[in-house]
Amino acid sequence: MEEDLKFKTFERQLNLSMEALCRDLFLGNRESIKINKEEVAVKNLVKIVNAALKLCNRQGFAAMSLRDLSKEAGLSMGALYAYFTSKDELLRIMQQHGSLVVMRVLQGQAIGIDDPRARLRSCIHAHLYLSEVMQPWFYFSYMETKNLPKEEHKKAIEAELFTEKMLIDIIEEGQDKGIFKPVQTALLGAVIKAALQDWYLKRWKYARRKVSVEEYAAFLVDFIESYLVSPSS
Amino acid sequence: MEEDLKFKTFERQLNLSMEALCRDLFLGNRESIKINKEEVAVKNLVKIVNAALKLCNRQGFAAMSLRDLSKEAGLSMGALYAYFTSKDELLRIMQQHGSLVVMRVLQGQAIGIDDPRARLRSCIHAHLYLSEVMQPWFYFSYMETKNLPKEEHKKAIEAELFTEKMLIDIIEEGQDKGIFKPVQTALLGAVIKAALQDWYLKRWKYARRKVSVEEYAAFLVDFIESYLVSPSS
DNA sequence: GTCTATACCAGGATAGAC
DNA sequence: GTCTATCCTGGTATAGAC
Repeated sequence: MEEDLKFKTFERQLNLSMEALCRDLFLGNRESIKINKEEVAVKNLVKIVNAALKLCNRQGFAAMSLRDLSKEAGLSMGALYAYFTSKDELLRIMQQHGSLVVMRVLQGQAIGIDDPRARLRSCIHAHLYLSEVMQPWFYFSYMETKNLPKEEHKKAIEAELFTEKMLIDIIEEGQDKGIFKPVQTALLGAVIKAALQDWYLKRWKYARRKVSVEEYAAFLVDFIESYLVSPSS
Repeated sequence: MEEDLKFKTFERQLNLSMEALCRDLFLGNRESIKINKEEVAVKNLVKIVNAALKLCNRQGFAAMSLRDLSKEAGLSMGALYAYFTSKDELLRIMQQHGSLVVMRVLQGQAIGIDDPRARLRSCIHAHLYLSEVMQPWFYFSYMETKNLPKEEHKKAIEAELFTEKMLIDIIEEGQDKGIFKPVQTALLGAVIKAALQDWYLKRWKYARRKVSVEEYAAFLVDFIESYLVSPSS
């Protein structure tokens, strides 16, 4: 069996730096952003998004005033409004771009792996590593989902169900092939998803206990596989 | 082995009706509530708390205006302020009273059970059933924790760690007695806690799939026990 | 105890100078 | 592109009649 992907390797391969993410975000939202020069726009978007994630994750989006944001980002109110047309727009842009990147990365990582057991491991590792790299985005996204306008809200929920579906599909395939024992796949998928989310929702807890992503991933895989391959009762 | 506690039984035994909770809340906050007559106070607190939970769980506490609250509760702005001295006070009261009830109930349920395996089952059932009865409170509490003032915030985190500690203690006792195999108890505790929380955080999902609390509880117990008693690898 | 009316201010948003 | 100055809505909170 091949070695599990290491976090450092994952991080280097993807290069999801704040700058890269914001350049992407800029290119995907040129209509609503009133700035032309890419360099200028990206530089300031980094400041804005960093500040917004910081403030929102401390006090929530609704409680963050744009005055606070402008101070934290080091830009004037007027300047801010060159990057989004309203406060709600800002929420929408960040949310949307977040889920976009997540789905793109998660879909990309599983290709080429055939064995269900390896696929499951790979999926779990990818999710945890990605949420480690983009922790503030994930946390923000989770906490602010319900504040989105109806249409965006629906999409966010679909994205939530998307990863769960990936997990369930893998498990069912493993069952068909006789590798995993029969279990309630929907419930198992839900619980795995919850465990994956806990990693970025309670980061303070794991940091305090000095648990690394790799340890957490290894534990989860062990726990789940033990269930899926234990002698049927 | 005895039968697991049924949800209906649990619900009936505790009788945590909104009225009972608000009566309790009133008696514990007489100094800050400007109403004297218990009957009047409780009746209106029920309206206020119900309305607040409904609005907050849809849009978050910060985004809920007191004008909206007064409309939803059917009381005037002036009347509201007879029940709390500021918006933040309202948050504090509800939060505090929620965790109080939770700790009281959870601590009470495990007494008299000796076998670690039965204790673990009982603890999981109690947590799930309690969060089922008080779902809006639990959801509210989880989502608004970070908006509390520093001191209250700390207490909320302690409450979060309290249930986890209960689980870990039980597992360690089972290991000492040789009933459970050696595993990383801290991580297992964290994952179980995450699974327990998922039940009230994603209620829409389980409702849509028509999963009952009892099913969810049974699945979780099966999953966890399978890990804890499987032949050591 | 509850209501209506009102004070007062913070927040989102924009205009126009540079 | 960015800043400062300003507008104005809608929020929290209270006074005083009933």
